Amino acid sequence: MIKLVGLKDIAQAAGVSISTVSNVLNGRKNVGKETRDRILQLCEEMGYQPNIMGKSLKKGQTNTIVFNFSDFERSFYLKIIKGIHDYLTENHFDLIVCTTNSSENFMRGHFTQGAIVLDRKMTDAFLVSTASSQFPIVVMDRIIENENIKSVITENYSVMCELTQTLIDKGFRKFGYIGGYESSLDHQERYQAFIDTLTMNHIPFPRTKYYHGDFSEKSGYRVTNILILSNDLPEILVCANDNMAIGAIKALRENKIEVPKDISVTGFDDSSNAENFGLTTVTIPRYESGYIAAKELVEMIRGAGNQEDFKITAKINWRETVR
Amino acid sequence: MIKLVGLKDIAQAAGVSISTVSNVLNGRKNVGKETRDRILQLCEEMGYQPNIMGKSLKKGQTNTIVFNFSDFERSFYLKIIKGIHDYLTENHFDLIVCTTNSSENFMRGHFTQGAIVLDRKMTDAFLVSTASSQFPIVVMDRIIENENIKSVITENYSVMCELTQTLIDKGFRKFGYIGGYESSLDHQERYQAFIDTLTMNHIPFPRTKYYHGDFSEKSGYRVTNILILSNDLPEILVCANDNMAIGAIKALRENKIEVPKDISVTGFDDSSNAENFGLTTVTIPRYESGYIAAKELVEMIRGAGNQEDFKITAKINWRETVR
DNA sequence: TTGTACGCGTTATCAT
DNA sequence: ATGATAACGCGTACAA
Repeated sequence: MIKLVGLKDIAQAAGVSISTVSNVLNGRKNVGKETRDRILQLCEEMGYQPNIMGKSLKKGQTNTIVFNFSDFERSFYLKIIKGIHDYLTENHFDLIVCTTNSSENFMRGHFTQGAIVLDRKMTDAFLVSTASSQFPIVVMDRIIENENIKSVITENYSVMCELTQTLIDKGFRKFGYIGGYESSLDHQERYQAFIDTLTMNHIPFPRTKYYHGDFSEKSGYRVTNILILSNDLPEILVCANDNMAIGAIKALRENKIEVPKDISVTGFDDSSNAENFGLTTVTIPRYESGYIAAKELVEMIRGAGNQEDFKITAKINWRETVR
Repeated sequence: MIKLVGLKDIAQAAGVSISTVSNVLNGRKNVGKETRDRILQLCEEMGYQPNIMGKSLKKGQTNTIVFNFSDFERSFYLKIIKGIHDYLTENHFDLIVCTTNSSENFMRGHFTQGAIVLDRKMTDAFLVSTASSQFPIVVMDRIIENENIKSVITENYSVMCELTQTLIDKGFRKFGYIGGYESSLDHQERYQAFIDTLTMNHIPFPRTKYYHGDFSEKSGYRVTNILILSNDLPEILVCANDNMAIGAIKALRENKIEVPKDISVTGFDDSSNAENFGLTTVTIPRYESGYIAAKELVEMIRGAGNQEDFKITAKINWRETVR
């Protein structure tokens, strides 16, 4: 077990006290030039590296925040991380990315000064008990009412209203809808917006045209095959996310039903595959979400945050699957 | 500035000494039952959280390693991270994921016990100067000769030989090839394997059938259009990665050339889009790479590592784009 | 069974 | 210009 070289070792080698070495390393002016040079030289030679824990322990702050996630299947997480990373870099904070197990350690251990939480596995109860004015938290895509927790959420509702309204304006009247998990906030908001807009326009939506999915491509494929058997194709099939829309398109193609000639399709998410299918969908600005989440968090850490949750505005991306 | 509650505060509230509290929290048997209960109760009430820095500083080890990356465009990074994460979780290590700037802090600050490095921006020189028996490093997809640095690399060569040989065995004779950046190690190894296998089988490969790409879908699309104009279609088009293969397929489809009826196509990577195109390609086990990298690193940290670099074997995934 | 004292690597205050 | 010393929060050997 080789000992790591610390201030003490440098001091000993240089024949000075620890404080002098510390002063040199922290750029204080109260050290003689030749002593300073000798010390710097020795640090180089001996490969001195400051111990981040000793430093943080003393200073009581680490300028580090943690981002917590756990779903490795969704590639847009990388965009969120990049957004967070870019803001933090500009503001001289370090970022550590963890999955839930480790995150809890780092959140509780006073090693980080705040957290951005995406993982649903981290319970509201834990977050409420962990957040404090000393340790603010930003949660993404969920809402927690707490003084020290701020939410950054995607505005599903208004963009889905806009999408539906525009489709109506284009002349569509016979709609079909594939929904996701009914427990999901995303599902609920999107579906509600869809229904509300139809209602406002006095367009009936028979419940038989609603199909249960689970956000997976397979489920979209499956229910679309059922829809096709009904022999009463809607003019347009609105899907609660891209995966299901792509599953739907595959099912339609296999049945020689052309998109958008025979039926139009829309998705939600703008996943990386959406473009390959020419899918009309809703772009959620993931990078920006991350950036904003980081910004809100840092402001809270600095004690300058306001109380309002942040809503991310999504944008419709018109492609070829809508006539 | 609210003070954080520490051992001291608990001790004071319980009317005992700090060490007694510490003993309780570390599960030692030398504390009276009623004292223990009272202390536990107070920790709960006062929301005590052990300070990870104080603890680590004392113990001299953190059981934390850092994974460094910086390219947010490639979604397979998530798979690598998951592989690393899973191994570490099984072995009671924490993982922090950082980009280059922050990583250097954590690597030097003695807060982590080792690093897995993917980012090319982190120079060989830095890595060599940072690695030690106290701080081993695993680098992915590059080779550094150093006692305390181990490489985990993808075996491009042999799998490309296998792919080419199988194609020859299937009866293909007229090959086309779309290469990537010529400076890239991936490109070089893949192309060399391709050429070597053809040569071994005495199959000529006229240089005119080689097309320059840059790994992007666009470049595949572009050069394939040129290839089509040549009016001398190969039987099979081997591409140095999936993106270019997909670009090629798009160009072929637009020209009413059917895959695989008129021409076969292969890619490399097994990107998420590959499946949608039914693309025959090479699967690089990203998850496993991460898992192995973590395993090698932990073994080095425990002083039980061997000296050899690890080569990841890729596997051919036959789909519909080859006749 | 409980408390005292020291050290981990730093920074900061106050003497010298 | 330089050094001694006290924290920061924790673990632990040893004394009481």
